[in-house]
Amino acid sequence: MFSKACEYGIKASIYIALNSYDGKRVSLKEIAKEIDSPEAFTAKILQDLVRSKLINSVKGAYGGFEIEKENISEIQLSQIVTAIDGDSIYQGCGLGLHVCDENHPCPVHDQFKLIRNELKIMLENTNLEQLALDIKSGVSFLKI
Amino acid sequence: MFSKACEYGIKASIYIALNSYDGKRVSLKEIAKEIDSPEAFTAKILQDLVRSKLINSVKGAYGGFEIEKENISEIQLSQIVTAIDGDSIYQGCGLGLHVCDENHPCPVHDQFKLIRNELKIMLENTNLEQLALDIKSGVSFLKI
DNA sequence: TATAAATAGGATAAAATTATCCGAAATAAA
DNA sequence: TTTATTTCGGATAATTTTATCCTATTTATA
Repeated sequence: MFSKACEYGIKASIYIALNSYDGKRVSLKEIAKEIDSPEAFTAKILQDLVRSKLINSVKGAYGGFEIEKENISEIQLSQIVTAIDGDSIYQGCGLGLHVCDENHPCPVHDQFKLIRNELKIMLENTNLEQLALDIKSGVSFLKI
Repeated sequence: MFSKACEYGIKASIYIALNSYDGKRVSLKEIAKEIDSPEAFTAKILQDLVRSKLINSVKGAYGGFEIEKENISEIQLSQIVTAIDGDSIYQGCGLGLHVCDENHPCPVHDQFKLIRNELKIMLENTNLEQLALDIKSGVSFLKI
């Protein structure tokens, strides 16, 4: 459903959020280890998230990544996905037609619209706080 | 959402179904033209569908692809997708965890399960006949 | 039987995605 | 001020997906 880049981006964001609650800044190295992702590739993705201002980075010794506490509950999955994969998940025809709308729909237009909309609602209504709290309480996991 | 291969496969199947109703066998060349897909790549995908016995092929002059009329309403989108992309759409963790189940869920496990299930139901309840009839009546389109 | 038209399938190429490497820049602390 | 640490960013490599090419095989028809 999502690209690898997006999977890593979501997991990294959750891990950063989790630590930001404790005022802890985390390094790329630690993130990659904890979410079991390739370090250099994860760095690229984190750069995207920084550029989109979803997370903050601090260079130099004792630097790393963090998210302002008050923002954690405001960051939706949709924002992370869009920052990394763009809005290809939302828009675009399910069968790849250049034009696909109500006036000129592809054969699965209506069916896809429903699913897409569900996905959109889900991504727009799931925030980092919810996900981080489940990790903290041991209800869900970031690796294996 | 789907791979290009899958998009071409679905559109090709619809076009073949459409013609099979009229007892017309269609060639790869014609299919690729009508669904606006690369010919050689489409050939590979049709081979998959033939191997999965979803469509029939006839070699030689006046050969081509066809679907037995009585099967058209029995072929679900899910079968086409599975034949081409495998069941990666259904199974597998949304965040790429190796293990992701009720006992060891990823952070978005519950949210994804819902969407996945909707998608599954949609694919299992949409058959080629429905899609072909909409093309025939001019309600939906296979290209542009 | 010869020919032309098709699919089948192996080999290869192009493009996109995923992943790695390395030097530059920034920064905290010794 | 020097050093160690860390992100940034450009270049490159590996892998996967998408796409093409070419030959073999099959088959209807002249």
